[in-house]
Amino acid sequence: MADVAREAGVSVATAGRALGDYGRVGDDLRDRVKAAADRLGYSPNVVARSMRSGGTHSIGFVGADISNPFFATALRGVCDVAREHGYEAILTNSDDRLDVERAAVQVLLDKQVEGIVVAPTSVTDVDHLKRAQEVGVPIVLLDRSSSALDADSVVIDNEMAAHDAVTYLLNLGHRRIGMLACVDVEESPEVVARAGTGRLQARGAARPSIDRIRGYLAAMDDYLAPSSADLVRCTGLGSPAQAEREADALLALAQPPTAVFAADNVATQGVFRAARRRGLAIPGDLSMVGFDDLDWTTLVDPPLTVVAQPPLDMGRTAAEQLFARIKGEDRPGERIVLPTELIVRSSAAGHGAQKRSA
Amino acid sequence: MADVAREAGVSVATAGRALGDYGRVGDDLRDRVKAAADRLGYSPNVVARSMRSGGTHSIGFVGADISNPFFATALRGVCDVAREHGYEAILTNSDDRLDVERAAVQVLLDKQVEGIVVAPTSVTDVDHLKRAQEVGVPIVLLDRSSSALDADSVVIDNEMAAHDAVTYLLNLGHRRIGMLACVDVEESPEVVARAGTGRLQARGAARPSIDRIRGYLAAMDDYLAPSSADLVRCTGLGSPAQAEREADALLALAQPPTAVFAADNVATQGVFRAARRRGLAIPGDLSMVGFDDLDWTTLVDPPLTVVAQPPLDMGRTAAEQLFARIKGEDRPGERIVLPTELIVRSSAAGHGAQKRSA
DNA sequence: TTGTACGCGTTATCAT
DNA sequence: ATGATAACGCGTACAA
Repeated sequence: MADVAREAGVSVATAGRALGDYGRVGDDLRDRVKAAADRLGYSPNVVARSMRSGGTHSIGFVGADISNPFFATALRGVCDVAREHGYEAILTNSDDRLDVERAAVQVLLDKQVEGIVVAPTSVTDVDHLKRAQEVGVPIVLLDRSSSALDADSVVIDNEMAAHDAVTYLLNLGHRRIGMLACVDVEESPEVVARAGTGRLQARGAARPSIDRIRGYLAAMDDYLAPSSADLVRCTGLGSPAQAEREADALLALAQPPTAVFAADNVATQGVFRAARRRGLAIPGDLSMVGFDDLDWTTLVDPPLTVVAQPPLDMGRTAAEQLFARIKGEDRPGERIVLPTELIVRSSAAGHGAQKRSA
Repeated sequence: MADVAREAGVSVATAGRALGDYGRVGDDLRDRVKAAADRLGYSPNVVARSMRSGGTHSIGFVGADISNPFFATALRGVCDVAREHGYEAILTNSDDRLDVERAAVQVLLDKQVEGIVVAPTSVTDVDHLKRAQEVGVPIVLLDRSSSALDADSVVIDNEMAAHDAVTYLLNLGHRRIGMLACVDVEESPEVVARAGTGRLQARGAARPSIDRIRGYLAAMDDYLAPSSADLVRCTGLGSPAQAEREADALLALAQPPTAVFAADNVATQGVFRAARRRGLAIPGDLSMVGFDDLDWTTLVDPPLTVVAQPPLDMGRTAAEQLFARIKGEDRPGERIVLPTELIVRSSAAGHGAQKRSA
């Protein structure tokens, strides 16, 4: 850069201003400097610039697993928005493990990212995220929101989405409806009877899967459909094989469900596979509603009725919120709820003749 | 850091040595410094360190589209290996556009990544990659290799994979076999008759799709099966709808193929959809072999016979090669070809009674 | 082994 | 509007 200044016959300060687009520079000199820079094939040292100015033009993304289509698509949205702002994204996988997430956030802070989009493992244990905010790095939560953290979050209404899906099955006449969800093995939710009413409730830290269970239970209650803890099963994350086993156990019940709500895309796969292996016709022998509008749900026979969420938009929106903060906007954390849609296809059919409650 | 030094009662140099694990420091002092750092909640400024040492502990990844399962999975492998080495990955999408890729590489260089894994758009136009090498940033090619660039590459044997798949169909008795591939619209390959022999050949820059077409043509030649340009169709990248239309056109031929080889995962989807929409039973009316062992290929009816490539391993291997270079290993570029596997399931059946050539 | 002092390439501050 | 110079936070000769 000193070379450029010399070549252009100006001071390094002026050269810096001309190339960095800051301060005031005369138009004639600016051109001369830029020409000199071109001639010398000079490009600025971004690291030095970052050190001096504090801005790295990088943001962080931390998700459970990029190879999961939900995260992959959300990340795409984040990257697109980042690029529009002249930023790049640094990627980290947490595998849904809190310690890994903590370390990842620390690394991102060390690299001085200007903001982080995170799909948090825990919604209660958020000290590491708070620390980030304290050092001036804004956080946007994706897929989950936390009352323990004053940050923007971009989510769907999990409870309502599940409620709608299950209500759809109830309206079809189903009363014995199962549910399968994938959750962190460490903190599998309990489904227990509430004292007094005897109605079921789900206990556990707020997470999409828990909220979806709540939506399921609420819908069942609405219709006075008898539910039992047997009917809602959970399985570990990211293990399709285990999901299939758990789905199979559900279908093997003495009184098997006539319909199942699968609360995420791997559960959906598990239920579909288990039904097929048991020779159960869908929707003849078993109705089902799945989660996530992935390509394959319309490739199989029958095409699946699913709850669709908008992962690309969720990623984009999260990034947009983040950049608003990065640009200095300061307001209380906002919870942005993006719409879901129940896409009715052919995997659920009517059951019985308007069968009434128990 | 000056604070830490003061707190520990040592010089900044000693504090730096103790925290940075370089130089010689007395064990007692080292502990005292680390304690002081902990007490003050000090963490080193990575940016300043990068500026001084030149190492950013970052690598770049550039792929066409992260939301594509192939890239998403490969990226996962890259990230895993990177973390094992204490590095993070900066992500960029090229959308298979050369100009975007060029800009992305430039940004990565500006950010001083220590290496780049790239699934290049073009295999001939590689000046930007060469420039990276010249400034000391090693490049590893993923999914494609280039004779114009002396770099490691991690690929599969596209020609052989296609050859095997098509041979499998030929052995089943098929002779009229179609092929569908997704390629960059800008440089769609030509399938033309070679002067003299009249046999078909594919013309165009080396890319996986072209090599797969070559494999297809070679296999057809082996069996003296009559091929024609009509039978091999190409469609734009990343457009499932267009892939389906093109597949439909293939099946609508006056003399339709009895079997189709789909050369990538979106083509596979296209062929499957087109067959279903035309009411063609698989494999009864149409046999097919697809590409990429995605979950859904075993969810559909019938489960699909496919050519499987190992995207996770490809990503891991690419990153490992990259780190070997980063650590200083210097040798000519190596072309690593990972094995593919023809996974036989139920989408292809025998045709005719050992029907002979034309 | 420990301390001093300089340099990395910018941007920010101040004076002109 | 331009120029001289300090400062960012760390690594590393060199001296002690």
